[in-house]
Amino acid sequence: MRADARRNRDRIVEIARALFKEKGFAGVSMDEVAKAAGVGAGTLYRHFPTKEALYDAVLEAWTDKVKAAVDRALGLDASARDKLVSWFGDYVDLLNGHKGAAARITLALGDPASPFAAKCTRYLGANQRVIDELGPALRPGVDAMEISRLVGAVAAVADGSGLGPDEVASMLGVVADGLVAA
Amino acid sequence: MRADARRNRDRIVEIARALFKEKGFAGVSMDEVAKAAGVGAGTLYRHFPTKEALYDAVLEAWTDKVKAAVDRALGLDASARDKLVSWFGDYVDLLNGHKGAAARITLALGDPASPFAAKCTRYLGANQRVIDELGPALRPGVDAMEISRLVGAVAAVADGSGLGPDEVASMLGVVADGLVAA
DNA sequence: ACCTGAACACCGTTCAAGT
DNA sequence: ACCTGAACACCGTTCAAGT
Repeated sequence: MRADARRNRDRIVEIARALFKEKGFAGVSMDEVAKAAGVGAGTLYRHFPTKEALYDAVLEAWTDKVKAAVDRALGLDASARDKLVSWFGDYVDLLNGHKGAAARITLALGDPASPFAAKCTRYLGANQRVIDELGPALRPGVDAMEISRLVGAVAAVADGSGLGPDEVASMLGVVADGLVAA
Repeated sequence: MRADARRNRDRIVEIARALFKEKGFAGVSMDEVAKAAGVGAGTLYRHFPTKEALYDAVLEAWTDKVKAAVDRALGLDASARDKLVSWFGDYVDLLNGHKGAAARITLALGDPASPFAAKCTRYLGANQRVIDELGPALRPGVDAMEISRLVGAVAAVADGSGLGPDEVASMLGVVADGLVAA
């Protein structure tokens, strides 16, 4: 990759991140990103084949934060239920302020062709670790996909309806209780 | 309303229902509806100010079905948990085959200006009835809005990801267990 | 009153032409 | 190789002109 192309790519991601953060996925047009980054539309699409692929690049840091959140929660001196609530809450917070991200990632969970496929794998892996560690405390038969979808569903509604921390915590409490129930 | 206008309105809703059912909300354009109904775009918009308002009219029967489903579930000779699962399952089924409806109604739950506001009121009312009847069996402090959002969130993910009945039932079981947990 | 359909505004994406 | 920006295809919505 040529140095000027690399510079363009980096600037695009940086500027797009600020715009998406401010206005959400649907509130930013590709033309707007191109203009703000000082490149032509073609250059934007040369680096990112779709708007969702650009969004995926913008959410890059997300992956590391997911891992850190599970580690922290599993290390807590607390009940399985409270560990779940802590991790779920951190996950929803991670998506907080990225309007449109939660629904997109959640709906991509079963789709290997999605631009978010790598993120989905990480997220599923995180919930698999939870299952491996909390094993017997959880309801039998529950799998990582189901937990990922349940928490992702709550995150998507919280995002779309602009719910406050208390409302989110309460919904996640219900899900966590349901997951530890026999 | 003039007779010809009434006829036009009815035909539009009928044809739109078939198209939305077949292709989902996003898969049908307003031009397509107008053409299929044999009217100009202006006529379509005279009867329905937005695409969502048209969708709301298409989902008219929904309201009665919601009431019937709660009645049936509450009349069951079963535990509170199983009544919840029955009603939630019926609700998700109601939206099944209307791609895009679940997410729209769920996100409209807090918004009185939404075209779906009347449906939201009915849905919230249905869950309020559930709370009134099952009262002490449910977790303290839970309200109709929270239940509506939780079940709506599951419905939206089920719709968006094309989940099967078993996957949906399992997720609803988690939510129901969480709602009856102390 | 009600209808028509061309037109507007916007947006994701492509591509011929340039350097 | 990489870039530009006009152009394409599509879509929700509006509005001047008709009956």
